[in-house]
Amino acid sequence: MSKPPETDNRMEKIVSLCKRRGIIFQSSEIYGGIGGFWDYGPLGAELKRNLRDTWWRAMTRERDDVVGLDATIIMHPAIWKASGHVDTFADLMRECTISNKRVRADHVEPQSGSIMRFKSAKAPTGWTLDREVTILMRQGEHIESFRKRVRQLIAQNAGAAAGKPEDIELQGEEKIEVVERSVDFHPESGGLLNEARPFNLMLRTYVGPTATENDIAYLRPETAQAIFAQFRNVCDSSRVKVPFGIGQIGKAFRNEVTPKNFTFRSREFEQMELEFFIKPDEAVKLIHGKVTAWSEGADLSEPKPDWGWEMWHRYWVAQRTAYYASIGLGADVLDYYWQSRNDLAHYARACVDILFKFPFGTDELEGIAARGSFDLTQHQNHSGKQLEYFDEELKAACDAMTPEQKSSFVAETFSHRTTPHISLEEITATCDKLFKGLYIPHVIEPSAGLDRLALAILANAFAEEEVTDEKGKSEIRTVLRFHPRIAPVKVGVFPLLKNKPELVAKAREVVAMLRPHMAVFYDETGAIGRRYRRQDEVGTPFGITIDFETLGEGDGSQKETVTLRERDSMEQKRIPISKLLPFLLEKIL
RNA sequence: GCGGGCGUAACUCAGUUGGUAGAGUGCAACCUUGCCAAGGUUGAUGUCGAGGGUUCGAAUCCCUUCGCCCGCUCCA
Repeated sequence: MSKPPETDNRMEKIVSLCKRRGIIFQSSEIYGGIGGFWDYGPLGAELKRNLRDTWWRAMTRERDDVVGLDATIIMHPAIWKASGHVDTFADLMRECTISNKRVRADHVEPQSGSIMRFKSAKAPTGWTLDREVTILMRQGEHIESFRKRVRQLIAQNAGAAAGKPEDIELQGEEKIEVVERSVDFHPESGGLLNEARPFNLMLRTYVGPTATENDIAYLRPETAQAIFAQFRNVCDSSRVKVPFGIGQIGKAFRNEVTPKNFTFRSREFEQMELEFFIKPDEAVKLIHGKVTAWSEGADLSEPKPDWGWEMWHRYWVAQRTAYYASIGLGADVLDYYWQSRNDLAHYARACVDILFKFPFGTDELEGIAARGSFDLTQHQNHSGKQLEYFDEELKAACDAMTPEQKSSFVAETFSHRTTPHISLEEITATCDKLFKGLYIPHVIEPSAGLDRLALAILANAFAEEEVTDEKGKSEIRTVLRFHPRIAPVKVGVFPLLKNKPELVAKAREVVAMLRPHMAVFYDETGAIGRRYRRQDEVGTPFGITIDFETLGEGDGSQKETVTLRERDSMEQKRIPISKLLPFLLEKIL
């Protein structure tokens, strides 16, 4: 998140358009809605389906090194223990009793100072605070500046009712005791923290009708873990060879504290995730004698056998960028955030966020993480099942090595270790596995949000432009400039007038011809200009109008031709009906 | 969860000191040999977010609740 929000109400207009034209509705609206859940209407469902298809095509069908998976939303709860979600998604949180700000219980910095208590507070506005306030006066903090700080803090949280901070009168000040390195006070406000309580971001449910504690299960907070859990089965059944990937699209659920920005942060959302498994760098080294590392300007167009994880990571960033370009999100609207060492989760080696410039700020569309072998290792340890991959090529390479070469490899691996506390024994064990052709693959994880993508596509497509007609009257044209490939409706077909049966019949013929190949919308009501604009508003890229020339009127030279109108330029041209299908198919595939 | 703002037709919004709803757009039907929200005629639509209270009477006042938007811990 960065960039100041735009001053115009672009986002509101998009939300309004989405509702009015059946793209996105609030879930359960007739019952007052439910926070963080959104439905896709007729056009939104088409849009989302198109997006989902482009991902699936680009990531699985058009590649020979990626296969698909479609796993359940509810899985064995142990999966979430192994993945770390039970622990990291169920942090103990404590709240400041004054500011209500939350902190993770294990993230409270110890502080020293005097515990102060105020019995109550009141303001000239008539506002009163009738409860005790306990707050830490930090070591070295001047009593007056401390009181000023307390007033400000109280005023901030009382809202407008309390008036100006300096007018607040603190009552019954009392010094309780002096404490050293206490973790009971909020790091910023200094206010007393309440009891720690669990804060679970995973949605729970019960499997089985008894619904006891033993039946607790979770709705998956990400689709990725199923891929790791089924890694063995995919390997055993699909004749895949590392490097290869498993892709999956599906729903995921998170009990977000603050759903916001329309569909951007929802509690139920859809992910498109790829886990791309690669050989550990050590295996690459053993096979090829070297590992190609990333350098500026490296050729990422075709994967090479001697690539190390860094190259693969960069490769996927490039692939995903090309994907976004193919559906209309170019370099001008995207941004990248390379996480620093400090941002990274302990198991991640690198992570890049691909960001989109939303009207409410630049925010994440996709994260591409290099996760090492963390996940598979975790599942191997927790499940007790072997998740190592047997690499024939590696085995053959190692069989050709002398014992001396092997021991010098171990020594070299140890001296170049990236994990500081790892022992020589552990390194030796791992290397012995490698010499037998065994390793746990490392993984590159491009993980994208489908709903976020849909929102980005909408925000990117939304345009209001001023058009001036021949009479010099100007007005606003609302248009969604979807790439034809992902537009919910590809073409609108219109008889110029609906009270002429010949025109209607011909238009119906054109619809029947196109319908098996694409989403077509037929409209005969109102004036032709209105029908064009209606389609502009939902992003239909082409409009076809059947007129009397189509039927052979006039000099007959335009028989069997129609007007083809292009959404963005609003230009019209005459095209034979027989050429419509090839023309349109070329644009939308 | 806390603070601030908001909730009236499909959408955008009016609605006076309490007297049971209005505009524009859109939508529907018909007319029109004509291509950029064209023109004409006709028409439909609201538990005033929900529940409760005060009152002879509530969109309007009070309480509760739900949702949305903006700020605090989130990373698809």
